[in-house]
Amino acid sequence: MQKIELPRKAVYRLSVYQRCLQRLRENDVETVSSEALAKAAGVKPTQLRKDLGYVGQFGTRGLGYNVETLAEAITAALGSTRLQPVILVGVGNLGSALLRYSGFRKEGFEVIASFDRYPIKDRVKGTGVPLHPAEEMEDYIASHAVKMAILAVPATEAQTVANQLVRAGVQAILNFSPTVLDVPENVYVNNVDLAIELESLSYFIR
Amino acid sequence: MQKIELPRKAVYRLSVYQRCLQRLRENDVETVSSEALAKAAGVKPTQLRKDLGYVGQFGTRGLGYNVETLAEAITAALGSTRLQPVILVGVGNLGSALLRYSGFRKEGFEVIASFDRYPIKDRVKGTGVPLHPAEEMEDYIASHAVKMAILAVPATEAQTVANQLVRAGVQAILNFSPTVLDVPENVYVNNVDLAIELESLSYFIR
DNA sequence: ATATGTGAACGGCTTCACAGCC
DNA sequence: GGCTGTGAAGCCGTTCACATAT
Repeated sequence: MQKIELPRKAVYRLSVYQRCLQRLRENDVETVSSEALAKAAGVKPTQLRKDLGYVGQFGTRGLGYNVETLAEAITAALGSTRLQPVILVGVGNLGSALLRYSGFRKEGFEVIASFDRYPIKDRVKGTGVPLHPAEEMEDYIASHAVKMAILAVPATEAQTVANQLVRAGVQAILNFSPTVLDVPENVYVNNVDLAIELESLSYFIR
Repeated sequence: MQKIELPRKAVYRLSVYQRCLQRLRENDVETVSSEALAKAAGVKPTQLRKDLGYVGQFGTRGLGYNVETLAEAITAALGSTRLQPVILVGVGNLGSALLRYSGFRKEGFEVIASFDRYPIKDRVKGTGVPLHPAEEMEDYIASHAVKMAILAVPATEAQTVANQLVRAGVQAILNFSPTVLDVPENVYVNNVDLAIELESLSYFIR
């Protein structure tokens, strides 16, 4: 059931290809070459073909790829885990913005609930996402079989909350807290550290 | 003046070390071993030492590193570019949340202005950051010698705005728009694609 | 004894070159 | 002729092993 054969980076890029294909589809494009798609995705054509190679063969030589077919193939490869329910923990400034961010839904994710130690209903106003006190989190995760969580709590709380998430059964965490989380190795974490992104960029300006 | 010798990833990690050291300093820790610091930063001790090796020698064998000295050394290596002024373009949900996000300031960055095609003053209320109409952006960048920008506009606008930024003199862009930006190679871009982060994570849950 | 600094080995990802197919 | 598919080569970053310093 698990398919760890894909390198982490390839998985990431396949997601990007997926989105590019979506746009092509909206524009009723039927066929695309590795060169065109690669350019849209910001990678080299060979890279793209290698990545697709991990997953199977979908192209027609001399012609290119059928947009529809390829999109389906990638979806199949990445798993239809896309419709996973997600919870968000930490409804501060960032957290509440993330709730309003339409990108998640657009990519097939639904944030089904949010949690905060001090639940301020105003923060979720207009999002349609229910907000619960933190104490209810673990039960909720267990009873709703939630496997993914977005973590946007202060750095000082992050590890504690992560432990709760893991204990309750969460297997993947998108972590916005500026801390390195210590989790079991069967739990996957993607870190998005806004300040560090900016800081590391600043090095390159002359 | 430019120092491209450091691999991009090393720069990123050095920023992380920097922050860990800051915390140690706050707790009046004077000395730290590569093992301890590495653990805090979520890397292997050898990795840490390699990274520091890019920059110089600061440790005392058999003892470890002096927290104060090391912090200064890293700051020097990364450049005191940290106090760079930054502008934010696109004050939607995400953009306005980023303005409120304290993490940037904490790491030494100041967002000195924001821009939006339809400037709604409410969006920046309480942030102390001025909001200007998009037309004024290029002049502002040039006259204030802005080198860094945070881009949080819709995907459809991203490339256009990026072109304007580059033309006006911006050299580094932190891009939150779900698009691959096409920029000259002397312009550095860090992409933060929230939906893709989540999607690529979802692959790993069983 | 303990912990750093670093050349060498390793591994994985990217790119190349070209064979294969339409 | 054009474009995909893929083994081989190349490259970069990580890890190892150990020499070196206190």
